Amino acid sequence: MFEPIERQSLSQSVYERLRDGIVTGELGSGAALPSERALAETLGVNRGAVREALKRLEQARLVSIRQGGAARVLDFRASAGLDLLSELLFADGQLDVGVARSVIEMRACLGPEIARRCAERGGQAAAERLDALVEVMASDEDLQARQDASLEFWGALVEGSGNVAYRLAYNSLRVSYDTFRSALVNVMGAELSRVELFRAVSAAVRAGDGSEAAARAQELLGLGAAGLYELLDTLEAMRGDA
Amino acid sequence: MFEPIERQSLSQSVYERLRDGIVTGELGSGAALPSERALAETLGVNRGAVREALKRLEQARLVSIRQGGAARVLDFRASAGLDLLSELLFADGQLDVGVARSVIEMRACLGPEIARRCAERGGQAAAERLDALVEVMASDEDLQARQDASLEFWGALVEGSGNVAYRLAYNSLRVSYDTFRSALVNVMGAELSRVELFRAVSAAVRAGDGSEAAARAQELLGLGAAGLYELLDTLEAMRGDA
DNA sequence: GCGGCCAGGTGGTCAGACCAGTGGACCATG
DNA sequence: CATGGTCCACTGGTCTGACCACCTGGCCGC
Repeated sequence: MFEPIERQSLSQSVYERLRDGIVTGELGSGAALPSERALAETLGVNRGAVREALKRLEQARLVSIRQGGAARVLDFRASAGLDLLSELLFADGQLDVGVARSVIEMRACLGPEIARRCAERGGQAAAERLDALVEVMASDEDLQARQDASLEFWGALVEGSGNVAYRLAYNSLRVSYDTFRSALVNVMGAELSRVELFRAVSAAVRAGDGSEAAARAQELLGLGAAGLYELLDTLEAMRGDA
Repeated sequence: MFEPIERQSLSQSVYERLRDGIVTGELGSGAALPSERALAETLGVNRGAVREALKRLEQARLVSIRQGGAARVLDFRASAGLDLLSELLFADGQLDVGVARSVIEMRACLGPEIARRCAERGGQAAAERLDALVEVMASDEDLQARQDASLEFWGALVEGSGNVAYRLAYNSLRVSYDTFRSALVNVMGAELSRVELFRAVSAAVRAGDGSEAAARAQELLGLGAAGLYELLDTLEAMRGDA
C-alpha cells in the first residue's frame, strides 16, 4: 500500500520496449535496428534517451553496436547472461511458467552445493551467523518474518561458501524471487515452517560436514519447490481452460 | 595477431573506471558519487558519456540513481548479478585466482545437472546433435577444433536441458571462459582428448539416462578442472614468490 | 577487373539550455 | 517546540543542434 510510487525514465521505457521486441522474437536475431535518429523520432524521444537504452541492451548482450553501422539484434538465447532471467519472467504481462520452473530448478541445483561449500569452508563464523538466524526464525511464528530470515540464512550460506560465482548467481536468482516475494510466503510455507531443517543445516556447517549440509539443504529446498510447482501447475491448468 | 584492433568509447572507459573503483572497494558501499556534471568535468568528457556509463552501472546494480539526489554506490557483493563475474576475473590487470576457482566450481556444479536434464528431456533430437559433434571431435586431432566442438557440445546440452536459467548462466560463464579460451586449450587437454567420455554423455542422453549422463559429465569436467586448478596453484605460487 | 575516391548515412561526442525532483535552511503557525 | 509551508541551491532527466569518426557502396579512372 505505502510502497513508493514508481516513476520511469524515458530511456528505461525505450529499453523495455526494445528488449520485449527482442525476447518475444518480434525483432529476430540478426535484424538491424533503425538508426538512433530514426528511433528517437519514431518513439518521440530524444536521441540521448535512445542511446542510453541501446547501451544497456548492448551490455545485456541483446544487441551489437558498431560505429558507422546499424545496431544488430543478437540471439539472446545464445548470448544473454543470467541477469536477463528476471526480465524474462514476465512475457505479455503475465508470469512465464517455463521460466519460473527453470528458476526453481536452478535453485535446487545450486542450493545444496552452496551449503556443502559453506560447511567445508565457512568455519565457526558462518555457523554463528546461521545459528543466530535460526533462532530468529524459531522465535517468530510470522511467516513473513521467517521468509526474511530465510533469505538472510541463504545469504549467509552463500557468503560462507567463499565462492563469488555462487554469490552473484544467488543475487541474480533473488531478483526474480523478490518480484513475487510477498505472494510466495504461503506457497512456500512448508519450507519456512521447518525450522528444524534450517537448524540441521546450520549444525552441519558447524560440524564441517559438507555432505550432511547439502542433503539437508536439498531436503529443505524440495519442500518449497513442491509448493511452487503445484502453484505453477494450477496456473497452467487455469490458462489452459481459458 | 590479426584480431580486430579494439577501440573503446568514452562511456565504456568511464564505466570501467567507476566499476573498478567500486569492485576494488575504493568507492565504498553507500558512498555518494560526484554529480554527473562534476564527473564530466573531472574526467574531461561530455555529460552524456557519463550518463551512459552511470546507466550501465545502475543496470549492473553497482549504483543506485535517483533524480534530485546523488548516485549512491551499492554493495556489489550483495546486489550484482552473474554478468559481473567476467568483469571480476581481472583485478589490477591480472587474473583473480579466487574468482577463477569460483567459476570452475560453478561449472562443476551446473554441468552434470545440465547433462541430467538434457537426458531426461532432450530426446532424440538432442542426441543427434550431440552425436554429430562427437564425430567432429573424433575426426579432428587438433585441440583447438575440439575445443570449439566441445563448446558446441555443451551448448547443445544446455539447449536440450530445456532450462532457460541454465542457458543464461552458461552464457555468463562462457563469457569468462572465452576471455582465456585460446590460452586454455592445452591446460584442458585432458578433458578435450577424452572423446569417448563425450560419446558416453551423448549415449546416456540418447538412452534418456539422466544419472548416467550426469555421472559422465561430472567425470569429464573433473579432468579439465584438475588442469585448471593446477594452473591456478602454479600461478599463485609464482605470485607468492614475487 | 582492380584500386582509389567520394558522398551519404551511422554511431560517437560535444555544448548549452531548460524541466523536474530532492533536501536543507528558514520561518510562520499552532 | 513540533509542525507544516516556502524558498533555494543542487541533482538527475530531457531536449536541441551541431560536429567528428567511421563504414558502406557506388562511381570513376586506370
